[in-house]
Amino acid sequence: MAAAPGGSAPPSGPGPRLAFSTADSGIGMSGLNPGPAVPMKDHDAIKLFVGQIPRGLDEQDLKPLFEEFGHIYELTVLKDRLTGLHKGCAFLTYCARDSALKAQSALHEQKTLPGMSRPIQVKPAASEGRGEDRKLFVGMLGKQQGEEDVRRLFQPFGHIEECTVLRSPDGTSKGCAFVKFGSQGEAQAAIQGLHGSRTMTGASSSLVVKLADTDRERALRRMQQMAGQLGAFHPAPLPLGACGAYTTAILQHQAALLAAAQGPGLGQVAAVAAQMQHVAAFSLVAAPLLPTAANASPGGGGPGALPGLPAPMGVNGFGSLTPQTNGQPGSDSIYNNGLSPYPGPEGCNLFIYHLPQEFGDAELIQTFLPFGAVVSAKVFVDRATNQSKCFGFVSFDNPTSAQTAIQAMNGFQIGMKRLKVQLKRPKDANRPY
DNA sequence: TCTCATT
Repeated sequence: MAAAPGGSAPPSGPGPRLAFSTADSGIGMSGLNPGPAVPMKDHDAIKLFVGQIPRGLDEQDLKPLFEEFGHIYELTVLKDRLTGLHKGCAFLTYCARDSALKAQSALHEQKTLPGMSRPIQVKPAASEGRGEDRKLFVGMLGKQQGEEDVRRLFQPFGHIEECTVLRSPDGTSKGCAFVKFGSQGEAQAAIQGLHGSRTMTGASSSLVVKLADTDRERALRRMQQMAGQLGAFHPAPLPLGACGAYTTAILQHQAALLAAAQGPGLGQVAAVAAQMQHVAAFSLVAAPLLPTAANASPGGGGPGALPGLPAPMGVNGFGSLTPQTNGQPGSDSIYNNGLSPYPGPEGCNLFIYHLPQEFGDAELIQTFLPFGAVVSAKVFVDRATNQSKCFGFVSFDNPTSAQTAIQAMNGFQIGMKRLKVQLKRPKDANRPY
């Protein structure tokens, strides 16, 4: 750790920072009223990601645990957009940066919340400055090697921030691990030094050391798995297309019932269903439960809403969820979702046919986001009825993403239908057939 | 042989 040569000033933070700037706030500045009604956070505060939270715990339950380290500016449990289901993780911002650091070192991997099989995760959120280029995937480990063995192996290459051996629920190693270094250089050095360098006892081939998948790659892989599994299965018995908005729960329930009733052959479906939260898309929203535009009462909270459940969010096309476009004189025949209505460059635009009836812009975006930057997504809607025409388009900012999306999603089976995903033809393309 | 989730 050399002192910075050349005597250059620090790039930011010129000297000690004043705790407050009351410049033009109009708030009393005499210090007589030190307890602000609205909590303020330091400008260098860190947003933390908190993982391995029991699904039963909400913000109020979690607050005491975290308050121990400082004043909380914001704490949000992540919930599924469509179903409102607890995702088992949260974002946490303290007013002070220091509190976040303290919480991280005191809690991260240090304790396990009730009912969880793995320790709590407390670390800067992905949005706080990336760093996936420092994380390595290590394959072809021996089954008997634990975290300590892996650490010993990688220690010579730098500071190890995280080291996790992947295990089955029963605790046996899956023969692979993640190792996160303090810097990209260290990670690269470890790849150079270790990949293929030896064969661990009990492994079938030489050690694998490479950069771990990015989140995007992971999402893509899952999507492909899902497509493959759903495509291979003909779900005649599933009343797809006629269930409720609370997809995940319902789908899981049905899949579980089916699996139980019909034996192990359908077990996969349950696994697939369990992964479908982020593609809630295929959300099989209940036609009968949703009002048609004609009889919807705007602002009424949704006549079709299920009693006792929160109103579904992001379900578009019906009821009051896209009120600003419903029947507005100026509205187009497609939803105004804030994205550019104009297609991207040639080769970047996809047409998607055979969408579920209740599938809207939001679901479309969500479904195709894993393949790249979506610059535009529209479901076409019948002006008169406000009903989806069951086709739409998605535009990416580059042709590769578009091709990837076609590969992964064309033929994706939903209910009795399969999605048709193809490049938008330059002209003459608006015909479903 | 890619966790476990990232508004």
